[in-house]
Amino acid sequence: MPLDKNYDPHRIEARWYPFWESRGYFAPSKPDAKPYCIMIPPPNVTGSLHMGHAFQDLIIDALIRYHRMQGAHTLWQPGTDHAGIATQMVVERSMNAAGKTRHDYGREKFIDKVWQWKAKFGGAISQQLRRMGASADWENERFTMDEQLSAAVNQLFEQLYDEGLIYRGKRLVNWDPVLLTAVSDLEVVNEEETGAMYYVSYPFVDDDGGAAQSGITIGTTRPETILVDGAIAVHPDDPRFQSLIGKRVWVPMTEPPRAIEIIADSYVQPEFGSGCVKITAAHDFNDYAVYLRHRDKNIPLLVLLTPDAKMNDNAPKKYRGLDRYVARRQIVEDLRAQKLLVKETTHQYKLPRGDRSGAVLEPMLTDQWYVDLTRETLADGRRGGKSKITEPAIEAVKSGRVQFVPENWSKTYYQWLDNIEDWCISRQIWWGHRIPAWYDDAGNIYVGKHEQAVRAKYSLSPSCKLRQDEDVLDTWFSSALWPFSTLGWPQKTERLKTFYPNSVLVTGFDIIFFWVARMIMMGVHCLEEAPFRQVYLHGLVRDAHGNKMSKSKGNVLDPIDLVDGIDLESLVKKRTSGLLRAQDAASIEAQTRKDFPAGIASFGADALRFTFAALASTGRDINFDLARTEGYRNFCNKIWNAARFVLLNSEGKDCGKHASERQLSLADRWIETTLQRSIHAVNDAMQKYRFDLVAKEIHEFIWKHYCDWYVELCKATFNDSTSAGGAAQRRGARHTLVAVMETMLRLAHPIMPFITEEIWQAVAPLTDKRGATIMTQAYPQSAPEKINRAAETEMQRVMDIVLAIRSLRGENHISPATRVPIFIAALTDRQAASAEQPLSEAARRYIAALAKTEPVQLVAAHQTKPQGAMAVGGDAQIILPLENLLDIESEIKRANKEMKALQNRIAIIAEKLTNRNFVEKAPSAVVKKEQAKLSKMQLKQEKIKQQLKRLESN
RNA sequence: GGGCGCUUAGCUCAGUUGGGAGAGCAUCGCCCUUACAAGGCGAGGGUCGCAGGUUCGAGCCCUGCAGCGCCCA
Repeated sequence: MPLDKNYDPHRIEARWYPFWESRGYFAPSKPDAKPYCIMIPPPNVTGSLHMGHAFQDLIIDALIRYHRMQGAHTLWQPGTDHAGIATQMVVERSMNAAGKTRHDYGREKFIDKVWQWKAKFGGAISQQLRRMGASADWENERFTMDEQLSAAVNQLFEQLYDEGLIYRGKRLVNWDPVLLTAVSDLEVVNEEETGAMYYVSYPFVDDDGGAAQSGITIGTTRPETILVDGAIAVHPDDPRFQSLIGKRVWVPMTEPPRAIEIIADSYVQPEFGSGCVKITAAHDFNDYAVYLRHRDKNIPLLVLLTPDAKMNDNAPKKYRGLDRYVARRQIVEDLRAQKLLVKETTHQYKLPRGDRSGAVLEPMLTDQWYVDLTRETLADGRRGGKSKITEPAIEAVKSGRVQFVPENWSKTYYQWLDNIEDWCISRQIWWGHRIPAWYDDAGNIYVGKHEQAVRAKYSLSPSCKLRQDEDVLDTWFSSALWPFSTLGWPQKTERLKTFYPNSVLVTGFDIIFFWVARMIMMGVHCLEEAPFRQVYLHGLVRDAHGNKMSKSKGNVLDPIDLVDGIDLESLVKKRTSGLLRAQDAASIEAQTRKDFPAGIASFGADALRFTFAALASTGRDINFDLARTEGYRNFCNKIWNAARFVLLNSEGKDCGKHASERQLSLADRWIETTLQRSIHAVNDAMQKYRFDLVAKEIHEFIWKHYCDWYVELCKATFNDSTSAGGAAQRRGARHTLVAVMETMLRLAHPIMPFITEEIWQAVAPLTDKRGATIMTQAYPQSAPEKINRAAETEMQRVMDIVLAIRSLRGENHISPATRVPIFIAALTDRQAASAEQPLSEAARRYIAALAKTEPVQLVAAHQTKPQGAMAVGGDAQIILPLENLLDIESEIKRANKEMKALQNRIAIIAEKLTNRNFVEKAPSAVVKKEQAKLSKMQLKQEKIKQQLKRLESN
């Protein structure tokens, strides 16, 4: 089957993906072999594929394909996450467009709508993953809200509750006043913003209980919260305020006036602001901690805000009902009027915003459900979450049962777990796993898998009225079960037995805390074994200059656009539509037109995948440069054309079926050796998750060794009609050409599945390989016995000489079309005089072909050489006779330059070798190497010196 | 404040137990040589952030400093 003249990734991709999928190649298929399993980090069901997904899933797919080819029973478990808040928002937004809100539908109907939405649009990301070549087990795709996975969530909730490890409590949470729910720390973005620092004076309570003239000045960025201040804090060691500790001050604006105490707490930074801070325990995490540390002081814990961040009844009448920012302006004015505002400065500070709503979050005191992660023992004497969940999770990594790659990330993991707080798992939204807890009229809590089960479990009378908790669980709660809920847990399924623990988790370092740690906690707790053996943590994809890709920056790339290409107008439209701030559109458009004047070319999935692999080094930022994708698209084209060459020269021709029919040349032995070294390097890098090195090795082998050298050498063999045994050699060359091509396709397949399949289908029939697909062929393993050092050495000489001749040609501006005569001499008389030919017949043939010369003429070292340009390559002196063509002046210049460089290096080595310390202390092998180098360079220097003399005498 | 990381060619990055500084892209020159111009051949380009130290020898190990970045508080 001949290949098309042109490499067209789309045709190839469209052909092979359905072929693989329809034949079921993605499902685990070797039940007797060692299992290998990776869970996809489930993307949001609402989402579409972004660069981060594409990068991550390329790595997973490469690992999966690699292990599948190695014969493992391989499962890539795909699926999606219900993404509570995100999904609810998306669906609600579409309702808003029709002038409705979710409240117009009510909870039940709204949830129906979400399911409808999911059925319609939820598969997008899975389809996009297919475009990238993901070989996931789609037959068993899972969704966190599936019945079985939901049952797993309820099971775990009940189990933890019964163990006393889940409790309900009133504590501070990050509250989103727009979405009206608690949000996870993960969903908080702290961004530096410019605001104001207000310095406010609080008058002392004088001896009569009135307000003194003097006061204490505090700094605050949220003056409206003054109204519910509970204390003023200073640093216990701050000399300025020693005498004030324990005194009382009046809180401005309060009605009726309230006085609070000045307390000492080392949390206060003396040099920050005025050195005095107000403590508003119900609205600030630090302040809340101060409150807890000073329980004996009875600091008031007053709530100021309604859930939507308006002033509540704890505020004086005039402020009630005002939005927090309206109230802030009002209060600042009132303070100024009362001369209590000492000063106002601009101030840079970090504001916590909800990543979904963009709203400034408020720490809010609310009732929530928590997983206990901090108690050694519970009140009733049972073991608490610290000893039952947190510590075992730490131990799983400390003991090495879970290994982080790169290892350094374990520090981040420990650091977080060492300072962990209880996990708030309730959310005040509708879409998600509703908390399986019921209340009776007296407020008693009953937890079970469903109402029926609860009644039975607690022996409740049928007349007892129960209402279920309104909240749903944090999406991460169900995600924490992903490594086993997808396999059927809590049922003891065959799949669970086979694939738990998973082999490796591939994810970004940014969710070590939120996901990795929680999976380990829950896995260790529920199954008494960590959910995976290794965690490979990759960097985050950024733009070419290290900036985070974001819609508002307008630097987002869509992986599908890189695969398919996109014209400029569509790209501009895509980048400027749906912006949070419409005013960004103009600059984004300008930048886009500048960066992509012709839009984005279509590069194909293989080129994109190869780019990601090449970028996957150990760093934490992956700067995605489109120029590299273009380069790797060219690489695909190179492979394509090399395959065409191979087929052109072997299809329908005698490739020497039996070893006896073929004669392997120097080139054949050399490329086979080089291939072995590359196979070894690739396997090694794969084991270490160094996909950049995998890519580099494959790139170098195919382009440099195979295409630039070996294919060219084969041409010499094919074109040579003179040498003895030519037919057998041609059979040997065809055989090797095909065999090496077939092997390198398998080698590259995990990274570039499409092009390797397409070519393999054409090439494999020329070998003894049989099979329907490259996907299930054995991955190349290095065979050290195939390494031929003699061939390596000899080819190295050939290549050195060829390079030297080409360099001479280039510098003397000799047309590539001209065949030049060439003289080669051994560097030393001893070499020349030895029985061994300085260059074998094959070597000379290769040189002549690759350097485009006339037949190589060997000269003894002592013989007079013809006038011409001279170079030293490898261990040979090369003369290119140019006669009247020789530009003597520039040749002298060049020789002098080389002479100088040589002298410098000789000086360095000579100094080393005269250094007694070096000779005595360095390993003898190193010393010998240096000596050899020196003598070689001296020889070279000698030859150049002679050349210079000749040139100058002309 | 605590922790982690980065600084190597114009750009983006490799550099594996310390032993003559590399790749891709970009730049310059020559070439449409029947696999490939999405190509071939050749060339130029770096005091490896700075300062010390260890060592016969440091891009690599140690200390300090500077700049940048991330996480936690």
